[in-house]
Amino acid sequence: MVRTRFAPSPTGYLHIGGARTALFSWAYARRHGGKFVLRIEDTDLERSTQASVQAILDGMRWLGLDWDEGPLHQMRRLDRYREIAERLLRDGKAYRCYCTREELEQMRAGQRARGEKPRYDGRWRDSKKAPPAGVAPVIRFKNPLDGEVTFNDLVKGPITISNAELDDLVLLREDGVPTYNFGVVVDDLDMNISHVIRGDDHVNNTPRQINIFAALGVELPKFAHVPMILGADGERLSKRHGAVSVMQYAEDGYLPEALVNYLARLGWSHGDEEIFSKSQLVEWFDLAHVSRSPAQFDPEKLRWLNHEYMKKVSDARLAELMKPHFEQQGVRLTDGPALEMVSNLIKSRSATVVAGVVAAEPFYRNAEAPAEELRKTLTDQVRPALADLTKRFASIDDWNEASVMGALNAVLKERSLKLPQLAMPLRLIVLGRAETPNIGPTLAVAGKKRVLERLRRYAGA
RNA sequence: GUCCCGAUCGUCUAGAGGCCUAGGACAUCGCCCUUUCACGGCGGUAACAGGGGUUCGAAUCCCCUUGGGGACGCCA
Repeated sequence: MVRTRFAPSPTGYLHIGGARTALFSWAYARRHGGKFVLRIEDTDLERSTQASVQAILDGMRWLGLDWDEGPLHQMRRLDRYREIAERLLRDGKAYRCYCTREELEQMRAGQRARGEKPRYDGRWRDSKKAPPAGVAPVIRFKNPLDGEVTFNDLVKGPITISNAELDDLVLLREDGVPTYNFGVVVDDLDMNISHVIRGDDHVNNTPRQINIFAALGVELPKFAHVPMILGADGERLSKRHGAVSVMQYAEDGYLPEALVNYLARLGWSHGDEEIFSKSQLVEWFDLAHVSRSPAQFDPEKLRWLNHEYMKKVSDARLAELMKPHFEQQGVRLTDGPALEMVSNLIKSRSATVVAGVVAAEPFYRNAEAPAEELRKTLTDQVRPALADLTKRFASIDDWNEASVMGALNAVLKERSLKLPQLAMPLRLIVLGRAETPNIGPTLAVAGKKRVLERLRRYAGA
């Protein structure tokens, strides 16, 4: 039974990198008919917040990454970690360390100065010294002194690290809260995780965790480390540097299915496939085609992909997505055509929902026609034609694209004008801007009442 | 500094020794379409980091160099 997990620490929003790791983990579980578990690693008491937990859950839901178990919180399992730590203590596989933080800092500073890799020197490992008074000990793991750890990473292949590189890591802090490496092992064990799929930055933690698994005498999960995502400038995408919240993309008008598609394609491939649904992803996903090197995030390609999804989105859904934006801007939708009709008109030309809002807006907001541009197009030749057109429009009973264009073409013919000569001033007059969809559907959607009002006002017709 | 991992167009990538005159996508450039802005169609520029091997044959396997990423906490 495949069981994967996503185990974020609630110290901020769900960002792009975390979302992609979650996506891969999720896809792998779904691909194999397994379970996907959500675990909150909230052992950093300083930085963990309930708001972050909520933000992460919101992000996952928005992306449609549903989990089968959890969210489990590590801070609710302290008894369990203590139990395991005491077992290791009893078995002589862990020991108490009474070093102060200052002492450790000093040790590391010295090692760095000598060009050595900074690490705990094991001074309490086999110490018979009497514990100093007033110092609460931490529990450290007795890492094997020699030999090496090799594991077969499902993405990167075999990885070997010598035990001499590893030190005796802290399992349990003085307050009984587990450190990351210990919490992960106990949880992955208890939750029966079969495949640990996580970010590349954990490769170096894996041998430590394997040693703890071994000390516990249990079977290892499989490991798969997916490479990091770099910012558009090639720098690391971190919380400090351009890591954007997944929910920021929601606000910016991106569709979740587009983001999922983009993220899936970033560092994973299925031949030349670029556009695929989540169910196709589930059908195709495999660890073997996850790339082994970091990938740069490309906002342009995301935007293109989003546009592809915008073209396919239903009018009703786009209308629903645009609605809150209009409400936020205080635009009254009752003053204009049905939003679905406008959605239909603008969706193929809008890369994002927000861009769609900008395109749809003039149908609801009575913007002034730009005077300068209007003057240029409203020539002496055009004015009387617009007057004719207004009369013809006024007599149309069944207002639609065909009837509108019928009237327009008749005037063009009578006055020997070309379409652009009337279309441009009509755009400026009706929507207050030069860039609009084709004039026929634009007028049809704008509606008879509005078109006539604006014509009378600006063309003096 | 020490250790770990990778390296194909600007970017994401295809590539499992001969299918590679290295394919696709985004971006970019040009042309077409056209009713403005877009959409769309067609085409172009553009990469196997460098050097050694192995092999009849290397983008693909091995070694070195270089540049890249990651890790080295009582953070996760």
